[in-house]
Amino acid sequence: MATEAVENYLKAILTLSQESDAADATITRIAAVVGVTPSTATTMVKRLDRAGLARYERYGAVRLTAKGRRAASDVLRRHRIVELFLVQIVGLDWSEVHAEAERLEHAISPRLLDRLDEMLGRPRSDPHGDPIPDADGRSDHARPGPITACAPGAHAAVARVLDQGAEFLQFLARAGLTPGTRVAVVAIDSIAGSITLKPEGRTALTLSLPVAQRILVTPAF
Amino acid sequence: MATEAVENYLKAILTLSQESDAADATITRIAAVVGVTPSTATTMVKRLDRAGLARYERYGAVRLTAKGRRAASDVLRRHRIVELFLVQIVGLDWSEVHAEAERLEHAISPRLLDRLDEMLGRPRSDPHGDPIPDADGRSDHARPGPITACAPGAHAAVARVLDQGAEFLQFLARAGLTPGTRVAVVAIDSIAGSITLKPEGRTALTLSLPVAQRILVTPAF
DNA sequence: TCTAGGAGTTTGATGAGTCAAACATTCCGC
DNA sequence: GCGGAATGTTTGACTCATCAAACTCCTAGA
Ligand SMILES: [Mn+2]
Ligand SMILES: [Mn+2]
Ligand SMILES: [Mn+2]
Ligand SMILES: [Mn+2]
Repeated sequence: MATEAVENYLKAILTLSQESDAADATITRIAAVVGVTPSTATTMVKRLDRAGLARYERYGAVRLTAKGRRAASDVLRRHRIVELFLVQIVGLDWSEVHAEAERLEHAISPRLLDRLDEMLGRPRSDPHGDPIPDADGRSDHARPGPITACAPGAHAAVARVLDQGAEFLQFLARAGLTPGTRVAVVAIDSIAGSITLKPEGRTALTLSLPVAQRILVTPAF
Repeated sequence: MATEAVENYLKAILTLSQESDAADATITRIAAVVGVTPSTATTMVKRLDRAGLARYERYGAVRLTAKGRRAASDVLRRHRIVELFLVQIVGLDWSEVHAEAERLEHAISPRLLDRLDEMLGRPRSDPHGDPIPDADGRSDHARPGPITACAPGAHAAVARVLDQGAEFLQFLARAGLTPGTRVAVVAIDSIAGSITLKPEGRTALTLSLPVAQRILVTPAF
């Protein structure tokens, strides 16, 4: 089994390379996600290479091997199932489960994971709308787009939120912008850099475009 | 926060010194419980001393300080609440939760722990009958005794099982010897070194005395 | 094309955690 | 009370994970 640190790096590399839009998994970015200095990340990435989990060449982007991708996928699966379990069964708030899952993801056995998965009815996404890779490491490919790409007047359903920050999540919940909610795009003001949204059954609110970009939606009718 | 290793040592020292009957927490015993060599345990116990968590003198028994006892108590509380949660809510078998809790006990936040404790109704003992220290670190003092100390013909209730081994626990469950069950002591043969028990509603069975000693009971009527 | 500053690397250090092997002490059984 | 077995300690070595500081490389803009 990989150490806790190795699992965290793998997860960081996977999310950087496949979740962020075309952003390479560079040393500095990996370091930022994991929360270490770039020199530390360089050292660790070399270890991942030696272990056959990643490919690394000096000054180049880091890529996972099939083995590394598989291992990273497993960590992501554990993380997200744990998050959903904590919200659904234990009753924690969606703003606090990320930090909790960050540690628990390393301590869950396959047996326990499967039990949680079963209790939750084999879910496909976590409380933030992040897709849960299946037990074979395959992940959903349907990618929702940022609400800022919607035309004014359009309706959409919140699919996913790309920011795990507790305050942001609490703000969204108060505004009614949680995954599954229908929302109308009232107006987009590119000069002011703002977007006005009206979640179904709630009062309208205005967000800055960079912030709103972290809210992904699927078109609705 | 203490590291995972430190927490494991603290827990080992606490259980050795207060759970086992008058058995000192010696280096070799600590090493055996934690699963390391005695030389490693020596090194670590010195660190615990430096950190103010234990008192250590060469060739002497290791004792926890108040601070160390408190920290160890917290680990034990987490361990046992997690075990009960896994049996009661998640539905795992009492023979598999110990290994699981051994890792999870280091990854549970105070917030999550309290939530689990609340879901379980503030329990006082875990699936094996081990007492759960309260949030202030205090632990039950009522100590049940080994069933081997009962007089032949006596009735008792299983209170606690001192062996976390999966096979032993599965055996006990099949025999009907789980905490809370009433059991009659049919006979004790000190020559053969065996004891015959009849759990309520089950068929009688014979155990060796050393094995039976790990089953603690409270007298019943 | 040159170059400044950002990105990445190397080096040297540290602490945690571990082991094996050699050594020291303690404690029992005779 | 002695000597060997059990127990505990020290030493030297190793991996993992991390940082700061000094260095190197790369590239985008002047
Ligand atoms: Mn993590
Ligand atoms: Mn999530
Ligand atoms: Mn543990
Ligand atoms: Mn237990």
